[in-house]
Amino acid sequence: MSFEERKKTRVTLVDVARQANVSRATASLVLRKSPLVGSETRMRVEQAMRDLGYVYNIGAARLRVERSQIIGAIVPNLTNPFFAELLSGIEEVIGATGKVVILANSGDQVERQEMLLRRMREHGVDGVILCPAARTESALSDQIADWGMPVVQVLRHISLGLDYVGVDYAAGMRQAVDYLASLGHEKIAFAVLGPIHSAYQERVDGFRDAMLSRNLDPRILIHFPTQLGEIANATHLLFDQATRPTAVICFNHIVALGLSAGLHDRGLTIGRDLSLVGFDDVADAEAIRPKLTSVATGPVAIGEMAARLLVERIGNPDLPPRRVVNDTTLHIRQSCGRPG
Amino acid sequence: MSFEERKKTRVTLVDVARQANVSRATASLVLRKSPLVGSETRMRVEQAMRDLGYVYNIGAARLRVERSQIIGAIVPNLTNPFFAELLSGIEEVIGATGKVVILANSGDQVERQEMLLRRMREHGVDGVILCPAARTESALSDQIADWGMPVVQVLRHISLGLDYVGVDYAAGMRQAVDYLASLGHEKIAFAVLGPIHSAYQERVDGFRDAMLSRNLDPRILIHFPTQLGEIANATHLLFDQATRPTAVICFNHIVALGLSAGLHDRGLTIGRDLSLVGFDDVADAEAIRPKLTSVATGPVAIGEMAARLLVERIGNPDLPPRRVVNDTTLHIRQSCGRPG
DNA sequence: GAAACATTTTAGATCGATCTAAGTGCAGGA
DNA sequence: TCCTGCACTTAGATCGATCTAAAATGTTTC
Repeated sequence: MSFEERKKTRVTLVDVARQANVSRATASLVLRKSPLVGSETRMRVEQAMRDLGYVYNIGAARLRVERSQIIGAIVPNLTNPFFAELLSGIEEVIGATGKVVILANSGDQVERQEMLLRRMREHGVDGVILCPAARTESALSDQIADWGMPVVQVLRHISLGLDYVGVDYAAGMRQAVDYLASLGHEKIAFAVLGPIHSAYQERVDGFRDAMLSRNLDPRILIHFPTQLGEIANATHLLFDQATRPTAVICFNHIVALGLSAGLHDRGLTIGRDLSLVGFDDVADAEAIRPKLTSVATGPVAIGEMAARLLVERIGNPDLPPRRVVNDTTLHIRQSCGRPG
Repeated sequence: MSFEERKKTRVTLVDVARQANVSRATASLVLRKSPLVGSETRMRVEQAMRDLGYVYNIGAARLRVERSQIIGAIVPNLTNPFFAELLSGIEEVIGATGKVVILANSGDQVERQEMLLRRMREHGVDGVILCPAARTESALSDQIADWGMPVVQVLRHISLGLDYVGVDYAAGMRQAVDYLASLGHEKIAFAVLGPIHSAYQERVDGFRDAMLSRNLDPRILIHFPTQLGEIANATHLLFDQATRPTAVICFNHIVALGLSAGLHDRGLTIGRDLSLVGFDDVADAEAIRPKLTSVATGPVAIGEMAARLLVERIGNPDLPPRRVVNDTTLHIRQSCGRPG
C-alpha cells in the first residue's frame, strides 16, 4: 500500500458518520458513550466503526479538550534496575487509567532534564512524574507552577510545593544501624556513591543521627566510584580508614553488589570478617551469596503511588501538596554477623 | 493561578504573531526555520516567543502533518534489567532525533499487547519497536501492514515481512558449547525458562545443533521456574537427570543468577564441581563471585540499532524488510573449569 | 516609467475531533 | 388544533498548528 493510498484510506469520524447515516456529532457522542443517543443509532454507528476499522484520533480530540492522556516520567538513569522497577509501577497504574507514559532519561543532568520537560510540554502531557536530576534548583518548582503543570516528585525532592512520594531513608538508616549495633558493631561505615541530592542527604543525615543517638562515631563515610565494575576494585577504601570498620552500610544495591564481590576477591567472608547491609533490596539481594541483609525501599510500590497521586492531582489541580513517605523494611538475611 | 486564568494565559502562535506584528503564517514559518522570512522579522518573532513564553503545540501541528514525533516501545517485562537496558538504548537514539518514546509493558500477554498497539495507534505513533509477546500469531504482521504502521521487531520475531533486530542466538550457543567442550565437558545441560518464542527456539535449536555437531547428547534440557527466588530452590533439577551434567548453559542471566545461588547453597563450588555459562551478560555477570563466564548479547546496542532502523523506515516506508542480527561475544571469566 | 522578477508576507482552508445551541419528531394535555 | 416537554440529532464554530495560492513589497531591467 503506497503512502497516498494509506492517506486516502485513513478512516475518520466523518467516514463513520456517513456510513452510519448520522452526523459527525452523533458519531462523536457514540464514541464518548453518551446516554443521549438512541440505542438503535448507537448500534449502527458502532457497526460502522467496526466495518471501517475506525481508530480514534486522540491527538485531534486533545485540541478541543485539554487532556492529552499522556503523562511523562523522567528518571536519572534507566539502566539501574531500581528505576526500571519504579517505571514498571508507574506504567502499570497509568496504563490502567487508559493513559500512556512517555519515558525519558535525564542522565542526572539538569540541562537535559530542562530540555525533556520542554519537550513534554510541547507534547501537552497531562502531568509528569519527576525524579529530579542532582543539583536541580528548587526554582524549577516555581517554573512548574507557572506552567500550571501537575508534577509529582519521586524519590528525590526539590520543593515542598510539589507532591512527593519517597521513602523514609532516615528510618531505614536507623533500622540498619540499630540492627548492626544489636549485633555488637560499633565501627560502622557508610559506603556512598554518586551525586548529591535529597535522597543522598537524607541517608547521610539519617546515618549520622542514628549513629550519634547510640554514641557511635558517625564519621566513617566512604565514597566509591559510580561504576559497578570499579567498586569491587576500590574495596580497599574500606580498610584505608583511621578506624577499620566491622560493618558497612551500603548506599544502594550497586555498592552492595560491588563490595560483596570485592570482599570475596580479598578472601574475606561476608558476615564473619565484615558485615554488610544493603539498601534498595532489588532482586539481587536474594540472589547473591551470602544473601544480602538489606533495607527494602519497594520501588514498584513507590512508582504505583506516584502514579496514583499524579492522576489525582490532574483531576484536581487545587489540592494542597501532599507527601507520601513509605516505610522501609529491614530484610535480615545472611550478610551480617557479630564483629570479629 | 486558577484553572481559568491558566487557560486564558495559554500562549498560541496567534498571540506570538500579534505581539510581533506579523501574521500567524509568518510566525509559523519562523517556528519551522523557513528561509523565507526576513531576518529582521525572524528576530522580532523569536523575541515575541521568548517574551510570551510560547510553547510549541506538537499535537496541533500533528493534525495537519502526519507526524506525531512519538514512537512506541512494547516490551514483555519491564522489571527485567535486560529490557531496561534495551529501552535505554531505544530512548537514547529516539530522544536524539527529537522524538519521544511511549513505553508499554505487554507482560508477555497477547491480548494486552493488542490493546497497547491500538492505544498507540490512537495516539498516532509514527512507529513501534515491538518485542512480541510469546504466542503472538504471525498474522499480526499482516494487520500491521494493513495499518501501514512502521514496526521493528526486536529480540523476537514473528514475521519475515517486518524489520528485525536481534542476536545470533545459535552462534552464541555454539560459542558456549565449543568453549565447554574445549575444557573437556561432554555432559552439558541447557537450563531454560519462560514461555516459548523465537528467541527461545533459536537458543534451543542452536544448543542442539552445536551439541550434535560434536557428537554430544543434546537432550539435557531442564525447565526452571520463572521467578528468580524459586530457581535457587529448584537447583536439584540439575541432578535429577539420567546423566548428571558437568556443565550448564543458562538461558539468561536470571537462570544464571538463580543457579549460581542455588549451587552455592548446596555447598558446590562453581567452576570446579560444576561449570556455568550465562547468557545476556548484564551487569550482574561481573558482580557475582565467581565471576560469570557469559555470552554477551548487548541489549543497549540492540535497542539503539532498532531505534535507528525504525527512524529510517519512518523516513522511507517502502524499504524492503531488513534483518540485523548481532554477533554475540563470549566473555570468559571464572565460572568454568575442567570436568571433575 | 512599466514590466519582470525575486523576496516576504498573508488570508483562508484544512486536519479530526468536541462543544454549543438550536433543530426535529413525537406523545400527551389543554 | 396547538402547545409543551422529552428524546434525540445536528449544523457550525472551535482548538492550534500547517499549507496553498495569492498579495504586497522591493529590485532590477529594458
